[in-house]
Amino acid sequence: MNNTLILVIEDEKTLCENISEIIAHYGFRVISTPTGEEGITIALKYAPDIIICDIMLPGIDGFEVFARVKQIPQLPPTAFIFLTAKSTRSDTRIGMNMGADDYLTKPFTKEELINSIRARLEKLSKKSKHQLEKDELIEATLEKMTSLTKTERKILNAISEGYTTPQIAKKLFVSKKTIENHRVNISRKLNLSGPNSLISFALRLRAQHLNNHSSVSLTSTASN
Amino acid sequence: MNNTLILVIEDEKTLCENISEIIAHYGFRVISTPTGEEGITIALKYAPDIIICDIMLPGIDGFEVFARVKQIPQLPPTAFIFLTAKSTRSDTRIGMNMGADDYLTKPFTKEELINSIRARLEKLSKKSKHQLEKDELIEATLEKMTSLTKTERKILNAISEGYTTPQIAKKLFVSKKTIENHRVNISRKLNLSGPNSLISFALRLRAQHLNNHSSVSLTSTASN
DNA sequence: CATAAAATGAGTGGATCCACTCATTGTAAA
DNA sequence: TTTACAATGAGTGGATCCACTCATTTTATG
Repeated sequence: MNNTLILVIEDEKTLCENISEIIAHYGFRVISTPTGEEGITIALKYAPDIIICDIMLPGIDGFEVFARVKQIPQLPPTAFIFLTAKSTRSDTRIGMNMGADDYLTKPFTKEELINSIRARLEKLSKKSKHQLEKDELIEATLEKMTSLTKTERKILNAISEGYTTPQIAKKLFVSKKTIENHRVNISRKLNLSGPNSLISFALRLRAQHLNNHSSVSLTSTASN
Repeated sequence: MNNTLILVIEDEKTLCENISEIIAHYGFRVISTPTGEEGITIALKYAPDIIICDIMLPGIDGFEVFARVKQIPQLPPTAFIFLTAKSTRSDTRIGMNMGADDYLTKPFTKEELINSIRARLEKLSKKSKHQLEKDELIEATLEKMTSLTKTERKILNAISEGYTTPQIAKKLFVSKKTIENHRVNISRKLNLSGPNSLISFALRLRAQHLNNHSSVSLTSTASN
């Protein structure tokens, strides 16, 4: 049993029913509508995983439906499969170039339909796994922050306040080289790499501190 | 020139050369090989953004190449475009059902090829819903405060997301030099100066949008 | 005291950012 | 059509950041 929801936008009544039956038979939830306008409304309300949409529709056409749905930022990643009677080349190219995920030319078998759906669901689930991995990495780095020494925390704090390496060196009466070494050590401990990654991290850290407590506690004996 | 790398696997020599030329002409880096075995080796080594692969190949066929490449967990998300001479339905269906991203039937025009490539690159770089919401908010305020042009706002927004110059260049299909020039123009218009002042400004701008309460100062840390 | 950790600083090299100049192309407006 | 601006991109140079290595001194801590 799965929670996958599929939206079918198709104005030919019998075809629409056939498609819906096939989808339901394979255990997916399904909603259908004959018009693009209503399809967009439903997409907004129910956030389907897949939208199967005919090109030729009364009112706005399939391309327009696709374009509008893709502009909705609230929607999670949604696979878009076009249906069309014309198997003309230009039609398929237009759809795919807009960023569609697949294209079925009528008539198609139920195997072709269901295999296309399954293939797109496979791809959707892969992407979400990548995102999860990234989240875990971020949390792991935050834990390693405790390994920073006193001076390193002081420098990280200075970075978050917008000071550059030579400015920090002047403030702490040490050489630029020392600050650079500390920055490298900090980056290493936080598993950061790439230009600006450290200042980027420091500024986010500061933003968090400004949210949670109204005073930043990283400043220790930063005399001048 | 941008950093997008495209791998072409095609055994017909003239076709392979034509494709490579077209790709290179549009500023993408390209590697080509006539065999699937070598294609897999290259994919492992260079992690291309897109693989364009004929179905009919000496030795292992395009489907097999796709299956093996997708099993490599080390590779970042890679778009896969199939080429086929037969425009038979079964061939295209097999490819798409395996999880391919697009297919082109021979013969195709250079526009069809390059549009397919760009559409897949667009999808690869698509972002999550939350980020898109923030993007629009930030763009809206930037539009109010500004002499910044459309492209400049887009770039400033990308900077706030942590993208570096070469990454932005790749995303927008332009050269690093262009992005650098835009950064200078943006800094000039915002009266910024000094290293990291721009990324610092961009991140503070973003932070302000994250916490919508008080009017946080947009000061630009331009001491010297 | 001896050892380990922290802090300091130099050297080298590569990548990126910043700041100019100059040129070409495309486009929108006068 | 001409003008102005936007966008693109090459070239040059300097400052900074990032990533290694190596060495010396200071400061805990056992």
